[in-house]
Amino acid sequence: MAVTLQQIAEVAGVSRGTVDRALNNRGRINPEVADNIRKLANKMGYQPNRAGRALAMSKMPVTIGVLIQAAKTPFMEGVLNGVIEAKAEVESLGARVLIKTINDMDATKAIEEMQNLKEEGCNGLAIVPVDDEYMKNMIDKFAEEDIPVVTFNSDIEESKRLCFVGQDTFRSGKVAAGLMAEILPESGKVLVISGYPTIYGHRNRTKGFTRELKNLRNDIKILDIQYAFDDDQMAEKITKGMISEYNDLAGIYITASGVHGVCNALEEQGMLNKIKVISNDLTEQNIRYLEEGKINFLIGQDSYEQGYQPVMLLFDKLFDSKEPEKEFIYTEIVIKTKYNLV
Amino acid sequence: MAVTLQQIAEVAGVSRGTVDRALNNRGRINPEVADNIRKLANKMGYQPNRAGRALAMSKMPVTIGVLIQAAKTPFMEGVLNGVIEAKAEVESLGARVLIKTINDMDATKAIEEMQNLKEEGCNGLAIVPVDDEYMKNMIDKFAEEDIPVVTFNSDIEESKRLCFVGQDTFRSGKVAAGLMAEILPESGKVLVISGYPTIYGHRNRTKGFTRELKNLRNDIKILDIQYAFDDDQMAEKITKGMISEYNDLAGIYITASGVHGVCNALEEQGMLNKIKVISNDLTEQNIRYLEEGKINFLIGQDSYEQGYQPVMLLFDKLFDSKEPEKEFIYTEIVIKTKYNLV
DNA sequence: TTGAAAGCGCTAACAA
DNA sequence: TTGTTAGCGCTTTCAA
Repeated sequence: MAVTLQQIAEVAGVSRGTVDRALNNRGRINPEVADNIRKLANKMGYQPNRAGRALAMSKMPVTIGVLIQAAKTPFMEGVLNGVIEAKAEVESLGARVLIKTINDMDATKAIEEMQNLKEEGCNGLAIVPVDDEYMKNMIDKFAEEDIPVVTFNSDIEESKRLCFVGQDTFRSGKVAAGLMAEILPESGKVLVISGYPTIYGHRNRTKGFTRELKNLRNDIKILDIQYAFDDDQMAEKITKGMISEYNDLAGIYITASGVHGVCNALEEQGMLNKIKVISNDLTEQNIRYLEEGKINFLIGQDSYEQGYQPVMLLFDKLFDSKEPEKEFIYTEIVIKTKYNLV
Repeated sequence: MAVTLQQIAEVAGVSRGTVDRALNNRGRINPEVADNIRKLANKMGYQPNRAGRALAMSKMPVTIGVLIQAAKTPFMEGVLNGVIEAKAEVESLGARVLIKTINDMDATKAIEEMQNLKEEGCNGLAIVPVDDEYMKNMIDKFAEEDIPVVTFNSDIEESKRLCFVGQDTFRSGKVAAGLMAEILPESGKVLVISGYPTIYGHRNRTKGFTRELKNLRNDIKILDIQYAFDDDQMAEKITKGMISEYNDLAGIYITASGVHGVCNALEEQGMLNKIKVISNDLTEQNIRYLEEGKINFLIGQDSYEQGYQPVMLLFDKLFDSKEPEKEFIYTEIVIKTKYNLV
């Protein structure tokens, strides 16, 4: 049987309340006594009982707010599933989780919702932030009021957020390079289609990819890095242009959206299966193209974990005063072919 | 605030005890009353509070036994980490988890330990079974005594185990085939080195691989399926033989152990990086070869989940009377290159 | 067949 | 600065 507060109290010759004050740094206690009790608890191997704590705290429950884009993509659904699972888990321990979805993710709206969540009693927040000065200030303000904020999926590094949960995009670019190096024929030419030059993740993937590919295969030439601004028509146009210009184009790496456009171009020009395609993100559309064999690999992020972890990290902090182990919590980079989907 | 037993009792005009008896099928209650209470609870959206239940049950805690090989492989360490994490989680709710490691996994010893675990008060067991008639009988006997048994990593399908947690080995073979098809040059020849013809998983991987590869590439020829009986020297000999016989050997798929032997052979004959190698299992040695670029892909099973899930499934069953959703709970099949390790 | 009450480990409010 | 006590939701035992 596990050690209880009561047992420690008996050994220490004090009351349960005193032990509680000592172990939870509640103050109003003689520092020496507190110190002794902490040492004793340690020696006795005390582990707080979550059930007891949960029950006692149910009068003022831990409340966690989640702010998330409403976008109905499979990625967002995965995130939402993770959030919902975490919600069920912490709610069975008496906590509350408020989920707010937002349609258009502009900073003003997001900040407004953060404020709302606070007013609804949240002691901690998990958000997908917009890269914006006001947002950063808001996060800092919350942090100063002892309301920890976890960013996930995208990050504001300079802010006082508790931690970030998401993908290591540079590494994800390197993973793509590794795969490209495996499947590209001798002296093949490669095209990179990225999203926005202003988006950190897109830039980072591009960088990781190009650096590592040059490392791995010096017979390969990266023809160009083009930005399609997440627009399929643009991606299609770029692809068509490159195919006609270079008849030895052998591989395309897409850092963001654009698979649909690229595949259209390949299909029209009869180059499907001749040009290797590696892309990011397990969107429904991308998965379909992978299943149909029109693209070769997808690199994904663990959407479920990106929803589950932030809630759990906040709960551990608010319920058990347990800090996250790292500032950057990178989710697994998964390689998907048509065979290991789901 | 969530609905409580007490609230239901008040609405139903009965006592808390009666509601408890109704909702948990404890008998000693008028069936009609029980029925009404169940309907009412449903309507009110009652969800039992884990903390309350945990506390009340701490006098006769749920006890879960785990029987596991002592082998110090990274896979087994991953499994053990999963078990330990699950243990911490359920113990903080008052349950107990007894972990027994076994050195040589013979059936007699394993059965003896199962008996011991039962005598130590286990209400449920998670085991890596040996394919053995006595083992099967033991599992069935436990099941009949209402002690659910979850098999993991390996399975005895015909037994009365609650469910199985592990890899879909046939599918894992297909994943390897998909990768081989991507990286193999035109008309390349392929060799399969398997472990034991008697081990279900090895046979299944071989089958999945050969079938799918024939599907995908009819220019490729599978030269042979050889069994190395998890012996590196044997694998080395086989590889050397095949290299001298076929100068167009282009790929090797290893279903079980043997990477070390194969790489030795390749190195000696100057064929490293010329012949593609795909293998299974994220063992320390395999990972090293992957990092060194001597093999191309590793296909892994999620060892952590294989330890975590069985304990949690048993806990949900014993604590919440929640049945597992499926009989076969397949863990993710992960594709690893040197870039997405860890 | 039902009700009443004790108690699980913990926190918080109050008393000393 | 410390002790005492009520009570969180539930299971179980005992009494009716």
